[in-house]
Amino acid sequence: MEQSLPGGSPPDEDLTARARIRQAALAQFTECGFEGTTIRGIAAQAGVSQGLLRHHYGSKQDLRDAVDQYILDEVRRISGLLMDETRRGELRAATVSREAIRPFASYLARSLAEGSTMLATLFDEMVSATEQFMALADEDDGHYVDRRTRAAVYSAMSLGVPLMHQQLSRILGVDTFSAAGDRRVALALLDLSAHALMTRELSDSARDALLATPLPPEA
Amino acid sequence: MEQSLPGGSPPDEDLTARARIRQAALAQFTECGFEGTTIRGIAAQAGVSQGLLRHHYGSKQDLRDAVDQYILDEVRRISGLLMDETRRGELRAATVSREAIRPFASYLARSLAEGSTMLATLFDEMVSATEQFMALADEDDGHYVDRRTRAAVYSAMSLGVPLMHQQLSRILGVDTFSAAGDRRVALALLDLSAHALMTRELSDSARDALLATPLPPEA
DNA sequence: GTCTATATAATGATAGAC
DNA sequence: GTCTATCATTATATAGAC
Repeated sequence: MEQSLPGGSPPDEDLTARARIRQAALAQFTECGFEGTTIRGIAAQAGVSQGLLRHHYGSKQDLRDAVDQYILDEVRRISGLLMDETRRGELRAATVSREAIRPFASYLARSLAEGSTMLATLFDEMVSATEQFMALADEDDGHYVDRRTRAAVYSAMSLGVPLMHQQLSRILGVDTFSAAGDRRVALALLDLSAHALMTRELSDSARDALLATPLPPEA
Repeated sequence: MEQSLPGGSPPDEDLTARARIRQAALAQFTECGFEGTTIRGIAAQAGVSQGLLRHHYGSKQDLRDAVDQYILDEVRRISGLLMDETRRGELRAATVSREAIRPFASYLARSLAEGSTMLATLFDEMVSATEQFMALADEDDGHYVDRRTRAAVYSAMSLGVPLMHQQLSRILGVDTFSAAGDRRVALALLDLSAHALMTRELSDSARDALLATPLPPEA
């Protein structure tokens, strides 16, 4: 059962240098962004020379692409499991898969925010999955926009959680990247999904006010 | 009534050089991030020399601080109006204020994501405002976490929308920073606020499954 | 206040030895 | 596969003239 879920990214020293470089790049890109990361820093964290980094991957951009590709494969594999499990109603297993995806969520979110075209397809899949999920419990009454729009906005919102990791951890008083912190966040997400934030009357009023206000001329 | 809401950031050429530099820095930091922005680029966009930039603001970091301070003042002022209006039930006016805050939302989100301590207080205020709002329609039944946690997570999620501007615009087929795109997003947010995403039965099951799964040992 | 020119440091990229 | 040494570029920061 625990076939191939790579717990936390193994900080093992018994990985190939190539893999260590990738891991280090993943960590640095996640923490500092692409521009903010130096290949010197990556090499240092991986414990290799810059020359070797150059040897295995080409340019800095090539390394970024390689990391993106790695994330693409991993996330697709794990989220595939997660969706299968959710579909079969195996909520327990879905929890495990969620844990497995945790180490990658932050990089994914940051890369998407930076406009990665390579991972853009993952966002599309997130939206489609959300859309399908919404279709289940959707009695289609009183919606203001189409389901796909709602799914896209909700997907974008979801990615705000890892991106605001620092602020969120400060407020909650617990590292939201830790197992315990992530679980608290997961409970909050579940909570927010099950409880409407406002009454239909209020939202209808707000929508009416919104639509009654003319669009400002574009700058 | 239109006292001091600075429509779109005026690209006017009749601003002082100091203000033009600040505007340019705001735009570049928003688009490329702090690390990805060069003072050369800022100076070019502002139409001044690097020397003048140095003269008015000190280092690149000092300039960032100045922009953060500007954003802090502006957002606080505008969101103050917005909250007053919302509290008084003037939903129409709140819509106008939302438009006014639009040019700053993206920088604010990005700066918070990058861990700005100067704007951290704005996140705190967002959380508190959300918390107060939640307290209104909260019958406190069946929540999984405390209200502040929910408010914090929801606030973080909200900031995901401007951060995912690119992906979201691609999916929706409209620039979410434009007046029309932003309105569509606003309607989606309103919609999501008024409709629960899942039934209480399902969320309860998921919560039970979550809590029944032991926390993995921390890496 | 505004500019040009220069100094200094850091970065990505490269070459070549082992 | 792995390293050291170096190049070329670019960035920030500075100095000083107008």
